[in-house]
Amino acid sequence: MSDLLDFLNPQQQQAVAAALGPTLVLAGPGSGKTRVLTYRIAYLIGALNVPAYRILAVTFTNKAARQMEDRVQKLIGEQVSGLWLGTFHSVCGRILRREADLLPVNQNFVIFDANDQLALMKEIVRESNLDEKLYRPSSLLDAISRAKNDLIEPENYPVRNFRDEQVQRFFIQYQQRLVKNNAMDFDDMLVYTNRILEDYPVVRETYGHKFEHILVDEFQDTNLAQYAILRLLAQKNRNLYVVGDEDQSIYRWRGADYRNILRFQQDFKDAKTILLEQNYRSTQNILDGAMAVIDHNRNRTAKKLFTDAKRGEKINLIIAQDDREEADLVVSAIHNAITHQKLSPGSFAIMYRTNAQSRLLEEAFRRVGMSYRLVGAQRFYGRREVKDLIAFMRLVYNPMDEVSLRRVINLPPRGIGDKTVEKVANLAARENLSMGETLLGLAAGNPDLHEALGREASRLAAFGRMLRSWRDCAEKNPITVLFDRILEDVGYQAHIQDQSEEGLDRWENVLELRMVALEYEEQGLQAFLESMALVADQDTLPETIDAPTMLTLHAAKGLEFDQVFITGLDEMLLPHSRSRDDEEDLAEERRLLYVGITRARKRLTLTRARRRRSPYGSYEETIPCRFLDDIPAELLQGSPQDIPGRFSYGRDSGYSRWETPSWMRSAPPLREAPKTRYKPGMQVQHATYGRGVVKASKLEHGDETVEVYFEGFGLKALVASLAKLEIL
DNA sequence: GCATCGGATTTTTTT
DNA sequence: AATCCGATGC
Repeated sequence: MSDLLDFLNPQQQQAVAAALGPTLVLAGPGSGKTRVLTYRIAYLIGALNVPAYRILAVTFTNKAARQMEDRVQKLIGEQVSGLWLGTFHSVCGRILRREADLLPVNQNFVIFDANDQLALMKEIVRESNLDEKLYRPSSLLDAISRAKNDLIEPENYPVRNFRDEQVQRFFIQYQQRLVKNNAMDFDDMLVYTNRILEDYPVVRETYGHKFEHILVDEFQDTNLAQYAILRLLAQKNRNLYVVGDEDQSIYRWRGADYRNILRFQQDFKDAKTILLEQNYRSTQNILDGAMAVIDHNRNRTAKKLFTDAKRGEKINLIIAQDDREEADLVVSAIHNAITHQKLSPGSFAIMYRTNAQSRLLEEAFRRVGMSYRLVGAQRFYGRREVKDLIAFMRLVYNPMDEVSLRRVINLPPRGIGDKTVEKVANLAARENLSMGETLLGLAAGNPDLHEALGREASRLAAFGRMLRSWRDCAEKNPITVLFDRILEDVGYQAHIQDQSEEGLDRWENVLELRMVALEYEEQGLQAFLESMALVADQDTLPETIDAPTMLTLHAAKGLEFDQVFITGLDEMLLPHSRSRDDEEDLAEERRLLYVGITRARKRLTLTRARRRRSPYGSYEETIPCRFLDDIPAELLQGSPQDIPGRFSYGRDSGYSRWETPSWMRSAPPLREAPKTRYKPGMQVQHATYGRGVVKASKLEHGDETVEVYFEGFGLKALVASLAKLEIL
């Protein structure tokens, strides 16, 4: 086990073999942060003979957790069992299930995701008879989430004006309703865990004793609630080992507070601090560029990153005429590099600020017929049919879940409309039951309930019986049996496969979900539902296909690629329009770019577009991202004569002379431009506008856009496939 | 109760 | 552009 340390540099060794007690590892990007953490765990187990079950390791994503588990496994060589390793939320979930007796919900509680939260809040707002425009459910939830992350209880919600008063009222009601649903939201998982640790010394003692060692990754992205939990757990043994980098703090909007690093140093005065500054990832040029960007942020402990790596290639800069060209250039550059330089497709990553930006890239990839991996965005778990089925199963697991019940009670339509549902809700409230229990009671033949519901009773009872039979089924059978039963009983396939081609897609999603369920045969319904709630799809990415990866800058944290493209380096996108007014937000945008740049090992390409299609409306001129100005010109290549100071005062006249980097040269045409059906000068006939003359026609988004001048209507832009233009 | 149509409306990042 | 909501008509 002593040779464990042989593979590490002196700084890393020092970190891995640090004496017990509170320890803070400040690690720059690419300095082997994850490595240190995994080796530390292996060191504790292997060298110090700490039993694995006495260790708790917390990561930021499920994916990181899995990676770490794998690596520890490999280091130790034998099966590590009993080690608690997971995200804050999954760890809290585990504790809360065990200690459910102490909670206002029972052990079968479900976790409400963002959609469930919104559905519930909408209902509450509607019931309040207050203006839904003034009290937007999403902004209420936002305020509530912020409060929870700061461990503010509803009763203590700071009230400064009338609106706050209302928000507080909603906060209180929202919590009550969650309890009624036997549910909690993401933030509650932290809040409840903190509360039971705080309120019950026995619990604190139990877990404090159990977790002799606590290790935390991405510590800069913890929020106050998470920090409080850590502090309580570590109170006893004080072996809190945290790893972080304030320069990579990018989740402020979610309540993360990098000042937890300072809190840690204050609360644990004897904490050792270890700096990891040697970068093993990037070339010197990339590193220089990254540092140039981040050095502009104040309030940071300056780290001097260094590397033994070569200077490497300069940072490439691509300026496209518009966003579509930007996507094409990126894709063709990748295509070239793969075909001419024989680089592996999997070594490429394209990053962007917002998920919406992936669309044009996807189209560009499809145009050249290349496959790609898309992280996040089109969330599999966000698809309607997937959510439907999960709602069914959640209802089976927890009949008190009213949000799910409302979702599925009339799905597919079975004659139970809004009115009937409200009737059930009222009856349930009167009887002091949940709606689900009411239906189950009805199915059991309770005559009072039957009478109260009158005409609709039979249909409702039928649903109740179905629910009851599913519950029986779930008790005795694996999940997939339940899954199939539900599909069968409600005729779900027929429902989604009605007529369209889209139906086939949907059915495939259903089958895909079934495959996921299959993996939980052993662990059961609870584990399945919990993972559905806590596991984002970016964790479930198949890593098997060798293709370029597209992902947001946020999702890129913790990853690395040989070839990185960062697109959309324009104001409004990066920094994002919503972050431009607040200095702290702006600093975070800068860190975001820093994170992106430091993902690159060998080659970094930054791109922007002169014009961009705005959320709605036509093209708009863009302004170059202000952070570009901070990268010294000598680190850049691409359009040299334009580089110094050009970004802020773009004097380009729509024409740029590039010194194209060699690896980008000889781009094959992406495809021969398909011919447009309509030509300038053609006479056409339109149903509404009548006769007109084609002025221009171009291909866009795989479709033809025709500009036609109509007598009396002027110039109109029409989509050829929709407009039913007749050529005369 | 249900389906369809038209109008309005939009959050950036995610456990 | 895409989705969601409400109103309308069946």
